[in-house]
Amino acid sequence: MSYGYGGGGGGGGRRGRRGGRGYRDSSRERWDRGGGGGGGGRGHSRNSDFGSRDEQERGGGQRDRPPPHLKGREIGLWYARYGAVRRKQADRRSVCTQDILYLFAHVCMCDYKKNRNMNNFVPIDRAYRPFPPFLSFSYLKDEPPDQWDEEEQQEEKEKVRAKEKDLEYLFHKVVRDSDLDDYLKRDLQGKKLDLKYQEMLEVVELINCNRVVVVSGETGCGKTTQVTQFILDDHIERGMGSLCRVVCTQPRRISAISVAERVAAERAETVGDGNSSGYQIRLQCRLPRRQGSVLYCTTGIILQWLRSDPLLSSVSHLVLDEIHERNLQSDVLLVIVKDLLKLRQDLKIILMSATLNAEKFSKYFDNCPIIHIPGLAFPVEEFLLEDVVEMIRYRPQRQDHRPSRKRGFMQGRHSRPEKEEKEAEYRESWPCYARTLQGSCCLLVVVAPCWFGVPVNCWCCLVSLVWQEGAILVFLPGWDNISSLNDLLMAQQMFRSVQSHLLLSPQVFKRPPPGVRKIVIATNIAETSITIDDVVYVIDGGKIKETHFDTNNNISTMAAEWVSLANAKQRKGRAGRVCPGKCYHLYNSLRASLLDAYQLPEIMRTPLEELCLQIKILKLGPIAGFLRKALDPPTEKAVSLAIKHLIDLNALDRSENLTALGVHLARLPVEPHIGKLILFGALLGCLDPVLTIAASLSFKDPFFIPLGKEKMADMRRKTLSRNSKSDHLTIVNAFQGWEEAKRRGARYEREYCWDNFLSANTLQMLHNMKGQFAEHLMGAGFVSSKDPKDPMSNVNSENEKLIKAVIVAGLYPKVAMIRPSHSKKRPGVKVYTQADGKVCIHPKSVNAEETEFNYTWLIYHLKMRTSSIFLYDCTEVSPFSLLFFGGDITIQKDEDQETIAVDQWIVFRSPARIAHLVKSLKKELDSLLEGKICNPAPVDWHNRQSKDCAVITAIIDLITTQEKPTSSTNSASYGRPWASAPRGQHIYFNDDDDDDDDDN
DNA sequence: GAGCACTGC
Repeated sequence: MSYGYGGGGGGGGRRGRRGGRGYRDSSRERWDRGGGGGGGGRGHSRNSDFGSRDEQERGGGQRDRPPPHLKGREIGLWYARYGAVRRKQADRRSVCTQDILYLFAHVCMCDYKKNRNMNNFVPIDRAYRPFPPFLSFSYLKDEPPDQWDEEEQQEEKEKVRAKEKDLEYLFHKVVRDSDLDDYLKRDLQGKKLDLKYQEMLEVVELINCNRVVVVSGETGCGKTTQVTQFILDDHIERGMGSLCRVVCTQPRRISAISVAERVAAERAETVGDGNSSGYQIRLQCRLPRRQGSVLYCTTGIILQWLRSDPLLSSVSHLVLDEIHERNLQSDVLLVIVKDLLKLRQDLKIILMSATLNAEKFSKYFDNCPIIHIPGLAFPVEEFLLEDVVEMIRYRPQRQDHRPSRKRGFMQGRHSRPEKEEKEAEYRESWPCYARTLQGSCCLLVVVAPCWFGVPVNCWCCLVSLVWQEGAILVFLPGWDNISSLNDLLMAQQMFRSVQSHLLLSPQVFKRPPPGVRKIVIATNIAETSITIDDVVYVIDGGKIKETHFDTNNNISTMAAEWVSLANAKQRKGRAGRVCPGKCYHLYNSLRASLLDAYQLPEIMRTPLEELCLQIKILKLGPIAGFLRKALDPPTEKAVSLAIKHLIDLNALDRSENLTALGVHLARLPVEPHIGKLILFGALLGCLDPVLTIAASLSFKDPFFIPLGKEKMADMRRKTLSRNSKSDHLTIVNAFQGWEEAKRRGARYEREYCWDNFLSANTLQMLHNMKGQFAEHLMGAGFVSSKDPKDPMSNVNSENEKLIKAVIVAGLYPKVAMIRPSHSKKRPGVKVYTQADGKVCIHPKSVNAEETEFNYTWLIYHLKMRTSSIFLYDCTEVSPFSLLFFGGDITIQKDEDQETIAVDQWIVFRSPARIAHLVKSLKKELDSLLEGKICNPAPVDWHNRQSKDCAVITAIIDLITTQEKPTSSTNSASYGRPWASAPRGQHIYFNDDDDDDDDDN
């Protein structure tokens, strides 16, 4: 298929569509229906008339001829443009004296003027050179390579002359040409008949005739921006525009905004402002008019809408985009929508999916019709490891045999059972597969020690191999691999003399200047979330990090796994955005044959507590029953575990009804533990700092740790912790510092963030989220102002110990025990949890290397198993905070000691008299808090006579002053009455390092 | 001694 100049040309048209400029008619592109399915395959996708040089050369000698459908003047102009293209190519070849290496986190530049010595670069056997012509290294030379010789230059001159001749018309008077008139008219009519109007009718007709339609097509085929507009315009044309309100869900905030902006531009409008297109995402919206409009929003927004409008009565068409990604939220919305169809006869559902699994969604909705929109991507040639090894003539070298794998890289020992089965199958099939490779060098790949499954040299060779025009995108699973590959490449002569830029630089997205080329090394963030437009080569490392929830051990895990076919396809697609590309998958064909079709849907690998609360607040029926209706239901074990946790948290009662606390937690847009933290922050008068903590735990940590600056970043965080032994308070301190710096001006803000390794964007988001939480609290009646900084909500905000107690109240029972370590090799402490035994404090925590703790207990929020089990954030907490804000208290009197225990495992020695006092005070507190939760009202801190205030103040005093010897409750003869009792009967591990004295 | 990716009226 070809695009003559009348159609705008392949390249020009694409630019128009992507650039977001120009009006709809000029920018909307044809959806090629004759293409024979999908855009990924070779040869049938769109291409420009000029094609690539390789293709023309391989394609049978048509390289200098215009396409046959062109006539007269078009042929002349074709030559003119062709000449320009060839000249540009020639220019590029001659000026490439500098190259650039972009890293996702590091942006590095290298200057070939200083390092042109190719001999130091390619570490393979030189006897296998030269490379095939299309892999020439000619760009490294100052002069064009030999192949680009006189003959071609002569051709070039001829093209220029042809072009000049043709362009003479510029100086002629315009005269009427009736042939041309006819042609233009036919052309325009043809376009109307053949292209978009016809297709619009087809799509819209299908939607009009069916309640549910699946629209399948690859990313970039225009379905997101076009289908919505087709629906709207059809209604407007039929004089029914006011009945149309299209809502289109997006999995990511950024895409909701960019798509809305793109549609607005196509319609020659601004986004929002009561126009026909707009967006809504959390804390940010530009709404279109209520009727006759298209709204793009994140999926979470619709789930929130459902709380106040379970029928989505204001929506006429609900478009669910990117459902093939199988996000938790889109899977949940699918179940809801399926039920909603029974109640809303007039609602139209349009499901948009990648081609790969469109069928599945159609089946889910009673075999609803599927319409396919061919992709606009360029063809991408794919290679597997066997091809790559063959191409680079790989032979193992002596240096290959030194171990080059970084510690714990594969993290295979924690692999999931299903993955283990796949591995077994791979091992089983290996001998047979190996026989088919007899004599091929591919076998060596497996024999030689590898970095990341691929011999170290291969990586450098491969990068050099594709060191052609166009950007290179390398997919690796994690930062450590990115860092290693960076080091690997930097060790090569050609990449020496680099300038490093910290952080994700905007340069990653920019086209490099002439003569400069880029390599982007990225995680799967570059699969969907960011798009680097000029990528021509993709190197797919074949692995992806995946979180999973291990229901047997009740722990989240993250490990590098083999990609799914869907990931591989998505990665490949990244190479075909500007011209035909190439994709190198670094796994062999046996592995390729064993790849899963898709990643496990998120709903099947994530804890479900929050989702269960949502199901209850949306009144969607019994939790298990609802989840069984999902496209891929989570396991019953995962569901019952989540319900059990919610009962333990007192969010659900035994009959699975929401408690008063559960209702509040379900309303807050955070997971239940963080919700509880927020409520306690409000009730105990330390709202502002607690909201900072809640926002950061729920969104993300504002600290970033650049590669190579780990020590410095650690030091700055440690300073900000002010010896609080708390990651949570460190964030509070950092946030307060940021607020102060921001007040002083933008320059100070920038400096503060830079000095302390903080992200201003994240801090701003946290600030906005805090406002949202405070509004919720005011709406529910817990505070009297929607300002998180309102003095009435912050009477205790300076009380660090109380804030720590509130963290316990929110995060309990996520508690770990600290024991001293006697290891000489690794000084510090040992940390244990009840369920996991020994765990590690994550190295980024301010407590990671701490040896001096005041107490023996930590509270944490995120625990995950990667190379070990890590507590990602933690705060040292006191016994009193655990006693008052933890679980049930039991008092025991054994022969030699009296103890008080929280949930029977956090055991303290205590005289019975004090233990009983604590227990009764805790009972008072519980009933008071229960009352507050059932009938929310701000605590009247001024009225010290009120019972509320009396009890709370007593507890606050106790928590605040506990370790002082003169403390009122800490009376008389107890030197260390609250020391932990490691020999308590329920402590599960045998750690014989108790050196506490018994003063009793 | 380590950081897949998202999201919330």
